Amino acid sequence: MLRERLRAFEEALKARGLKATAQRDDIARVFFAEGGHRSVEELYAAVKRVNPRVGYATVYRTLKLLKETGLAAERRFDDGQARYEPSEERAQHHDHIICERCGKIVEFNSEELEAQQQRIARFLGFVLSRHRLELYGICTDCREGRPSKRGGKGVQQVV
Amino acid sequence: MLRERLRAFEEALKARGLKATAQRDDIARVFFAEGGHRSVEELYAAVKRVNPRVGYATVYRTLKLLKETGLAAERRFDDGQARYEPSEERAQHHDHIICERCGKIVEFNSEELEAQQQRIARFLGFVLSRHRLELYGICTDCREGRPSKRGGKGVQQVV
DNA sequence: TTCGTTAATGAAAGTGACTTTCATTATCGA
DNA sequence: TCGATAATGAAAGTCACTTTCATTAACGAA
Repeated sequence: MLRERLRAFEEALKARGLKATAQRDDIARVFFAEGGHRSVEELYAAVKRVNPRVGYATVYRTLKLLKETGLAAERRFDDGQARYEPSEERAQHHDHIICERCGKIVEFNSEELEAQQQRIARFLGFVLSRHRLELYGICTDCREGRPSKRGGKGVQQVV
Repeated sequence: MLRERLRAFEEALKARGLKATAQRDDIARVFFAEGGHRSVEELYAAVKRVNPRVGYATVYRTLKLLKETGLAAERRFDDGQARYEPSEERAQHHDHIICERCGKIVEFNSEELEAQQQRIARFLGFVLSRHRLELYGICTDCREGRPSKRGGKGVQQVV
């Protein structure tokens, strides 16, 4: 899985006439291994632990590359910094609900919601190309004073 | 209307022990008169035309104040700068659809969509406090090569 | 293998959108 | 009219990136 993704990245680089470097490999490896919705800062720190010689700008540049090759999806929630998550070719589109207390991020997908958005856009004369939907609230764990584990359960399918 | 809003602002200031100043009045006046979804840059330019002595920081500070007193709503679309729109006490909640070509912003509200989001949040164990929804696409005018007027038709009620 | 061309890297400087600092000015209740 | 306190403008500071530039590394050709 990880190996497969790293190969996809290398191929994408070759296809663009770019070079495979140790830094790019280290960064991509960490990025795919970490998963989740990581900020550049978090990824930079994680990469440093593997290879302390990697520069800050290179992490930014590589993430941009991963995004352009479709291997990473960039998200911008309300905390003012970009977050990245690994995305596969035929990964399922999804939106996010975020706990305002503990920061937990849950992914969900709703066909119903998507259809509704399409209807609205059409009604207003738009051809929809993309959307951004984020729900903010408080999760059960926080409401009940439980220590909440940072979820990684994948995309929740909802009605 | 405008007069009424300016009074509301002055009262909000007084209630917080803040002072009424010419700058705040000028900025609020321009803000309410302009309407729409204006960036700070745009508002700053418009204020300058009325009163060239008003500083940049004061526009930011006053907008923040207007936001805190509930008289302005802050929006952050994908262009990386905050935009503000006047909001009344019992103004209708709404979302936005934005043309990626001409930048036109149309406001809409869908009970159905709101209800659906509530259902999803509840299903995932969240108590919803707010959401952010932006649809991006191309408007009819742009698709047909027509010069598109920057809409200001208010909130479109949709299913 | 060795070159040589061209891309990649790290450190540091630069950006853009704000936000804060600070010396000066204005407000407003007594 | 005062005086305490808040507000202002200019400029410096922040934060999250992005770009520059001198140096280093990759890789296709010889």
